[in-house]
Amino acid sequence: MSKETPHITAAELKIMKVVWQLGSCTVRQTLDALPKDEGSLPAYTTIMTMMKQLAEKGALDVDCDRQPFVYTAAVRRDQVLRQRVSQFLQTVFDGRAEDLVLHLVEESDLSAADIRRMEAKIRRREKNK
Amino acid sequence: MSKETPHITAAELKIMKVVWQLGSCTVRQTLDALPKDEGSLPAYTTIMTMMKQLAEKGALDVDCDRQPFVYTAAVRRDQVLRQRVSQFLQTVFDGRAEDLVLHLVEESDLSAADIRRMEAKIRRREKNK
DNA sequence: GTAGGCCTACTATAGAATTAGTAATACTGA
DNA sequence: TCAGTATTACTAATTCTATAGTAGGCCTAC
Repeated sequence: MSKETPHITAAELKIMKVVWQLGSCTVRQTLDALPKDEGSLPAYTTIMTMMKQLAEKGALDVDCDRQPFVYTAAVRRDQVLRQRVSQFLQTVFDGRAEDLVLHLVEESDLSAADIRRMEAKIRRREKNK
Repeated sequence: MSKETPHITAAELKIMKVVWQLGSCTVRQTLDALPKDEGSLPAYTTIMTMMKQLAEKGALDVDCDRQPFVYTAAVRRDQVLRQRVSQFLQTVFDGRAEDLVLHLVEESDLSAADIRRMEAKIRRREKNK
């Protein structure tokens, strides 16, 4: 029975990204490392609340013996990404990954050259198997 | 000044999909056409509320002269998809479409063959330009 | 040892999203 | 015309999300 990946919201994901990057960190460190787009950063207590919630739902581990508390990721990055991608794929493209990629190409998020480059990368990886 | 695509939530998107597919429809028709995953369908009045909200925010047009009201899409499918994809891309992959595709391949949502097939499709399309 | 500052726990709030009940109205068939 | 059904408008409850204030504890520098 594999443990379920808890549901991570968009705001929570921002925090998880920092934790994954830093390995382990305090609330203060997380706040400092948070990318400040549009200038507006959340308050210290906001981050704290969210990190506590993430810990409650099992996405973060907390070491309460240290002061201040030290948080580490309890779920792997690729697991969370997979969950979010597959959910998105389901709601928007009815699960068809090809449709998503075609959309990316059509909307010029990806060029034909990008695709070619990726294909090469994949072939290389398969060879190494 | 192009009109902004209104923000469409996940539940609303399910409805929009039906409307795009049927072209124009009543609440009853929408409910009937809604895919019933996990057996639980929302109530008639729930659909009605959401379609009214979609009309209010400009995603649907309503013909109130007919009884029952007939709804048609007021925003294009690809516009809405683009908005949702780009938002998703931003929050999960920091806007990097390549990372998303690589993820899809790594998680076996896409095979190398899929990529090749897509590349061919793109090349064909480019030739037709 | 105490004043100031950092940190945590607890609590609150505002807004969005989802769902649906109820009352009133319109339509249809007998 | 009248009963029954379908539809709409209005309203509401609930849950989730995001944000943050406040009180109190503990450490540190003087």
